[in-house]
Amino acid sequence: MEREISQAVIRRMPRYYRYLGELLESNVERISSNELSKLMHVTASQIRQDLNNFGGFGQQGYGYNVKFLHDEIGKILGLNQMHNVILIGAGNLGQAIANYVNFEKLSFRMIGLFDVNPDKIGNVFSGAEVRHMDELPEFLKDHHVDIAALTLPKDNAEAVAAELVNLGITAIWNFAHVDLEVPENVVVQNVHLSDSLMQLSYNITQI
Amino acid sequence: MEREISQAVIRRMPRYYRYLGELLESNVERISSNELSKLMHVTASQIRQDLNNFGGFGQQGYGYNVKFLHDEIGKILGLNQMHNVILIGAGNLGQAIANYVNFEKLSFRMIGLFDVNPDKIGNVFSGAEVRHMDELPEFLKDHHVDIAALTLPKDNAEAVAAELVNLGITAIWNFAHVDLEVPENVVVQNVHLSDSLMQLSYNITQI
DNA sequence: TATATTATGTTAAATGTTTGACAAAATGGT
DNA sequence: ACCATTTTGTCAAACATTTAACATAATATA
Repeated sequence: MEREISQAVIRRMPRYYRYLGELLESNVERISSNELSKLMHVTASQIRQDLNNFGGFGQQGYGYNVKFLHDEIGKILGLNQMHNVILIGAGNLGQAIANYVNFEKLSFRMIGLFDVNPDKIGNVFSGAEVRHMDELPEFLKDHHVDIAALTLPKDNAEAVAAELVNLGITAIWNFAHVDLEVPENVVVQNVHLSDSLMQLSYNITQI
Repeated sequence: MEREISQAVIRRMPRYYRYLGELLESNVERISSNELSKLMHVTASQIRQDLNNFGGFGQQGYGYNVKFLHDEIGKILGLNQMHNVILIGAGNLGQAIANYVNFEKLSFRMIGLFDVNPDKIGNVFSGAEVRHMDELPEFLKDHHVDIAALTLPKDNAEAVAAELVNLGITAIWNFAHVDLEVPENVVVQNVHLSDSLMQLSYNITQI
């Protein structure tokens, strides 16, 4: 019986991955949950509990091998394979995200940018030419796309998402300020910047 | 004795605010927790529980008045007052966020953009001229700043954050891919895009 | 005006998450 | 080779969050 791992745990994995990456760059060979806990300001117990969801990566009396653990978490997060990303919406945010995705070394690659605004079509950002949305079906015949990032105004987001799903896209990185209604085989990861800003605003007033 | 409200609740408030805003625009006058729960795909119990953290906004047999509740949540989130925002880092992402902040109607206003890159200084984005970081102390004498957004590479983020804190900034919206170490009177809200993308990547592999 | 219905606020139960404790295993020093 | 130390993996307790249940109060209907 497969036990599903909670999103609370998953949310923490990228952070472990980041710290381990930094340790790796500093040529640290091994680390104990206790040392790591001090570095990350979390409890050692949580680290061990989290990692154990995926199996025993450490060794008693030794701790964790940094490179090994880094690799394993990378695999867990699917970073051992390339993800082709397209972007819908070539505005300010789209350009920034295009840049960002390509900059992230290794496992994500921006391979296409789409928009409906004639002024944008043909421009080149981060090495990709902006194409018209109408070209998307044809594009998808020739290219395997793992993730579509939605960086467009919220008014069009729901319709575009529906279209993407129709065309077989199963993972959406959503920057539009709406909650997309998609079939359950489609994964949506929201980045709601307003929500984040409002949470900050709330916390300001609490000090 | 003030009971602190959990961040789990706070994270949901902006979403309520958004849905209520949409209802308001659709001229819906009242709504029950049950109707709202269907709209938002959460339990009615959670909605009532969440709202009750801040006081009784509804009425038995009637439900909640949309406009009133929207306003109250706005106040809770601090949206009834203007927040002046500056941005550190006028790259791609900085420009996008500058645009974004100004676009958010009402309570946030981008009043200054800073960078160290000579090529960027003097450019105008979203109505604000990019100034050199050296001008920041002087700028802060003349302007009240509520929030500093960090849209710069991670290597400089920690140092810049320290400088901001020194200059009296107490709220940071952090887009850099590091965890900032700040005094406890300073609020940091992280937007770690890589983490979000990795979480998506994980969830893709789980389907 | 009386009664059935609706729907909140709140209590308690159920569920989920985090932390503490410790046996067992490996390491490292002598 | 032995023993003290380190440190994991895991169990159980503590804590937090979510959901269900329901008494109470207001509304709506007849």
